[in-house]
Amino acid sequence: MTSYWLVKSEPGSYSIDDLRSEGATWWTGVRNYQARNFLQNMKKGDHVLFYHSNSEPPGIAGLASVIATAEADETQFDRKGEYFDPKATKEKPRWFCPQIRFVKEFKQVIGLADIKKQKGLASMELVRQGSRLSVQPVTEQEFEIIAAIAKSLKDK
DNA sequence: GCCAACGTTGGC
DNA sequence: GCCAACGTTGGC
Repeated sequence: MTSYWLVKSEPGSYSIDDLRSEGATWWTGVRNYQARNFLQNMKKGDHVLFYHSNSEPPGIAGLASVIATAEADETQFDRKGEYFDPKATKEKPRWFCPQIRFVKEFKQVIGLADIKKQKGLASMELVRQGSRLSVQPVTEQEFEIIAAIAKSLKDK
């Protein structure tokens, strides 16, 4: 069964353009247990909505897909790094990351404001007030609505 | 195990 | 820059 997800990223630190030029990346740096559990549930072939947060406008910028299930996130072992976790060990890692690849960049970002206006998307985790979860499950129906909106977008 | 203080996320 | 919503931390 294919599952659907949404991951958030600040384009200033890692944007859909970065993913496009890299081709694929390990989704490192997530340090929230609920989000981690979702990352561990991602399977090869799952579809991923790529969301730009803290940007203008905030919204879904494109699509990615899962190409490898989660492995230990190496950034937790990097003493000098921003994501170092002193409680993590190689034997017992705390944090995991799947690998995702670039699929497509939408012609325009589908803004959060527009998503909120869509009836069929009212129950998305993203739309919940104060939702800070950086990795979220999405239903197939929600994914299809987003894909349909993306298809209807005109070139800039 | 409770809960107050504090830090972070992220839209606006 | 403001602030609501949460997650985390640490004293007790």
